[in-house]
Amino acid sequence: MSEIKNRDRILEAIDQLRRRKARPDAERICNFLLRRFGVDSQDTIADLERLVEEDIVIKVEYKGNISYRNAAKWSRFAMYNKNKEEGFTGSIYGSLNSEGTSSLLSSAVAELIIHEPDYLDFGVPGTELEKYMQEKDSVRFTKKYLDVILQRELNSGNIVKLENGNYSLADHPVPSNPNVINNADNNETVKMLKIDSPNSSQVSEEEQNQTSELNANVNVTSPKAEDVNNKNDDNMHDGKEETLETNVAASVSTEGYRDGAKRKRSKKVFFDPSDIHIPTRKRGRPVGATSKNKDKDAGKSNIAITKAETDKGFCYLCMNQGQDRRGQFEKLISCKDCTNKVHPSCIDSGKEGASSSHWQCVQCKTCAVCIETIDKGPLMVCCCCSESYHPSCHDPKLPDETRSSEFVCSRCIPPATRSYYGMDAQIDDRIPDVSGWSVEQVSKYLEEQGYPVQAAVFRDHDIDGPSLLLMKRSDVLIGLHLKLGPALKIYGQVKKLQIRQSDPALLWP
DNA sequence: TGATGCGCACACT
DNA sequence: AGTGTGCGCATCA
Repeated sequence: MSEIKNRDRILEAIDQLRRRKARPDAERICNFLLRRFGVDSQDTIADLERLVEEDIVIKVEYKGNISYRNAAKWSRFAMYNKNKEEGFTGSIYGSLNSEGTSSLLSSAVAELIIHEPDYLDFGVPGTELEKYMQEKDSVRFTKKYLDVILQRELNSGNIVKLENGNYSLADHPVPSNPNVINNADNNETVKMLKIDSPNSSQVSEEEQNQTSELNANVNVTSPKAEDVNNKNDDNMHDGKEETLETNVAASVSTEGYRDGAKRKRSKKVFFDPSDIHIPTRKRGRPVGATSKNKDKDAGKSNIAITKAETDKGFCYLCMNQGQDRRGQFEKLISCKDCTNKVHPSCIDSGKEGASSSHWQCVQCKTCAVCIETIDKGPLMVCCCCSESYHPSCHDPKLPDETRSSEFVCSRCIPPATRSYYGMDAQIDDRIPDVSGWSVEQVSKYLEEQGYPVQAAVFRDHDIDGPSLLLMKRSDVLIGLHLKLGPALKIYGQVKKLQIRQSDPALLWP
């Protein structure tokens, strides 16, 4: 992968264009690389084509024009891969460059990479792959059978085994793409749908069995979408927009596709009194948000650097890529509002207020009272509900010496025990401090408390001490898929450990 | 004039 | 219904 000189730059361009809600097309990508890195457009195009060949970048037709997707971040890559596999799709994402030997296993690797982009860098662990396949079909995909088809894929070169023992998609898949449509006019190669013979490739019998129900009786002709792709933005603005769009729609729809062209919408002219609200943010670039100004602003530039790093899969807190602070490989979880990522084990429960599915980085957190961010002042994060508060906004105001790691907000503590904030509430020393506990310790404790089944569930969910401290009521009652009765009981245990008090008034306000 | 941000209609699952 | 996409426009340097 790495020998493609502008690989990262192109991926960055695609990501940047997507963030801007601009179409990541060749023109914009070239422009980005030229402007940002001084890369010649021809070089960009050449590298782009190679990335497409290697499925690092996916070329798709969307709404009548060509777009490029970062395969590692494209949520529909799995579908794309599946379609490749099965030789079928009904959508314009449809694509088939089916090497006959590519398999469900390759798709599984790709899908796991989609779910966890860091796998792109250090591969998919065999256990994860096995788990994934067995979730699909635990009867068929026995370990023995998986070993067989895995070996087959390794032999065929579709999957490679990395030095660390993990598996990844091959950098250079066997380039036999009988169904790739070449456009002689512009020399562009588009991996598009061609479904005259969905199962004509040498897919194994087992794999065919898996896919046959979907392939049955499908016979769709490939659209020569490229014919209409030369319509570019200039055309869109030359006063012939409607005609062109109609032509696109017509040509596309006659090929069995939806009308992808977007109609020009009329301006919204109605006045709705309910629209009176605090404006979110002005359109366009924020004042002072130029790259120059960003550089001048030390705080902001730090954030910018952090985001850039985490975009590549770096932990926002420990700045490591795959390994956490303990040096162990760990999946990164993403901030629900931005691209920052962290290792769950790196999350300081008191400061960040995280749960694996709802973690929000400190830059994105807002005070539950004033809705201002950390810009206004430090935020205290409730270790029960993860809500954030400026000490001065919280009712009652928080004393300066309140430690974030121990903070429980007034919504989680009943009024009768508000003395908690006066720091005269005693921690029950009989209740252990789980902040440094491992998954095993948590699980063992729950077993000892008489919850062996729930202990196993906690172990399955990799809930260690720091994670447990961050669990919310909904995480326990819903997220663990326990029956309500046991879930409520175990929630009592969780809350007891969180606040280290056993007073029922605290546990069940 | 080109880069950027983003509302919102459309495409797709 | 929920999510992804990107046009078209406002804003800025």
